[in-house]
Amino acid sequence: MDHTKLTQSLEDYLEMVHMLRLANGLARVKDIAAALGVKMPSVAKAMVELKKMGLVRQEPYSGVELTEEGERVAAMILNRHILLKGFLIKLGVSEAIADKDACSMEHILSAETLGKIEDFVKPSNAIASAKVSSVKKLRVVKNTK
Amino acid sequence: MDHTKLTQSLEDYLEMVHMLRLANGLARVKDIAAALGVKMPSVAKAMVELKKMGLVRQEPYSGVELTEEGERVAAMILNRHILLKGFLIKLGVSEAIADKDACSMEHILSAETLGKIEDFVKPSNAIASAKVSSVKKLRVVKNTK
DNA sequence: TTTTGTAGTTAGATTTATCTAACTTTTAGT
DNA sequence: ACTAAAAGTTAGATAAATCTAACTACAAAA
Repeated sequence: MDHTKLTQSLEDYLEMVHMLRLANGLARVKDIAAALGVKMPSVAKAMVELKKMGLVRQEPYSGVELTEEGERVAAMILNRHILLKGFLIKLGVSEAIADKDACSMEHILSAETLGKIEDFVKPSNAIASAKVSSVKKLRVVKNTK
Repeated sequence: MDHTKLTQSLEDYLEMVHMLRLANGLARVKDIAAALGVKMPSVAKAMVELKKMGLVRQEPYSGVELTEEGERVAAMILNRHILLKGFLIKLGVSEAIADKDACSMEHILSAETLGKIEDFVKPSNAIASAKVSSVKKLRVVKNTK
């Protein structure tokens, strides 16, 4: 809807809302903050921006929800995350580090590179099943940064 | 010497000084700016910081040089860049995009991931020769961002 | 039902990185 | 040697992302 481009930081917040809703059904400000390793006011400010862009919805003093557009964008980011994490694990990186580094990489790589990584991961591991199993295993933990 | 940690941006400036000196023998403010796609005052401010940290030296109104410590740090960053670029090319990414994405990745990846990438690249391509040939081919071009 | 603690918000400060505009120094052409 | 253009610098503005402190709303327990 609104094409104002997301910053890396806003992408992280949006993705985390999505992850928390998949994991817990509810994305509370406090949990978003804990999971990203920031304080609650930072989350509040980010939510103001995401609301302006029409990506999230929130009744005052309650949990955060995604709009349809927000869902679409968040899913894209999460899929990138899952792809990259799987890729790193395939290279032999430990799960925790793969998760952390995937989180950094997901905002900066060009479409071309993402495509090549997909080609690399694909052959031995059908995409659809990888996505599903990764989402199932979603576990959101506190980020110690 | 001074262990104030470098930001991503300062790492980019430091690395570019090093690249320009390898490529041209001289790192001028104007060329650093052009290569990184920023304006000259941004370079000037960054150089003030890098001087404070003891990583670069500069006579007023002239080119930028690296201190011994700066050389050491810049070489580390550049080696990461070269490793990552080679890695991406091995995955089938085009040279220009590999260069650009390596530039983003070099600041964010954990030691563990870098190690695994090195393992992946190494077998078919001895490290020393890769470094040398990449440095030789160094060509610094304007960044269009 | 009043109180108390937890969750959420708002305001304002700080840091980093960028820019433009205006100024200074150096270099090169005449 | 003088002047004009190019390169470098300084000052001040802006934007993004964070923080702390102080305030508001809600929910649960007494």
